[in-house]
Amino acid sequence: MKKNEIDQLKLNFQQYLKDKGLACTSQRDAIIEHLVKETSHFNADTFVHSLQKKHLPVSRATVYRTLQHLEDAGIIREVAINTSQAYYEFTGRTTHHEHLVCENCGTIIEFVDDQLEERIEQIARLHHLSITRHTVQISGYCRSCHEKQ
Amino acid sequence: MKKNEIDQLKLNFQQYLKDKGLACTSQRDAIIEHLVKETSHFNADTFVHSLQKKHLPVSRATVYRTLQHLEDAGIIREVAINTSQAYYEFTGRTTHHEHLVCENCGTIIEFVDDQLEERIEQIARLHHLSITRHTVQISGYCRSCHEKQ
DNA sequence: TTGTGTGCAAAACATTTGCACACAT
DNA sequence: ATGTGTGCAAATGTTTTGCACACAA
Repeated sequence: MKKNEIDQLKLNFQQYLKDKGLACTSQRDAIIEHLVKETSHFNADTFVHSLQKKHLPVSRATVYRTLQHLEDAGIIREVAINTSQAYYEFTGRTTHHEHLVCENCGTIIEFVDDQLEERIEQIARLHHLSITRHTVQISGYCRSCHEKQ
Repeated sequence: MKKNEIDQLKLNFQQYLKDKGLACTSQRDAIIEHLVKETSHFNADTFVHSLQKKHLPVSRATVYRTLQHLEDAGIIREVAINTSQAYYEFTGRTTHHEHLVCENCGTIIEFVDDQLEERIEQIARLHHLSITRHTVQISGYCRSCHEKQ
């Protein structure tokens, strides 16, 4: 991600905070700064750990609270990879996509498929649902895990 | 669901238990018996409550443990409707289907779409994933909730 | 009888919240 | 200065687990 894109993203979030009458704090800054350097998928726990590793002291509670704001702002979204923990992904980096998850090694492969997307919209229309979001997750064994068995 | 189908389902589960060297207890019997009379979607908590309402005394711990067995046996499956609680649905009743969920009233509409299913299988093949399962969830506002706003 | 299941209460997790103090506006 | 944010620890909600007793094989 280019520097000007990062800056743009930070501005977006700052604008969101301002619009909502929320403050722009050093912790929120550290979180959004850190976000773009993270892997594409993370949960609250891995996020807290990676912040601590970089000596950015942000409490767990603040991470949870800020993750909520980032989701509201549309900068991250929750994806149903794991049911016991909330998984997030950064949406700023790419266009909308879906996931293939290997049940053995946990690898996540992202994909984009126009035909699939279009069919989903058709289905929503057919059932008179005013669609706001959707998720597709395909689970199985990736090539190398499949060969090992 | 017809009586002989219910009996068949119970036999399936009993066979599964036997194969695994597990015991067939009155609690497990009560749970599977109750399952077919439940609404199509439920979670551990609603399940415990509805058992208690029918004066079937099964502890919460046993419900959790048995739900796990039922999932292993393929009689129920976990669906990612709600992230903070595990949601299950009974698979014996219908063929494979996906979900439309109203974000406002929580209504769940099930649908089957061959075109969508086929595309998902193609995508898995394309990425060399040996597919074991998949979920599609479309969220938005149902017709009546959309009109109210 | 021998092993597995059950219920209870406690533990384990993930997440949220109340409160006193700190900081952004 | 005023209101919002933060960190801490405690509370919450869901699910899992250790243990003593009960039941199925």
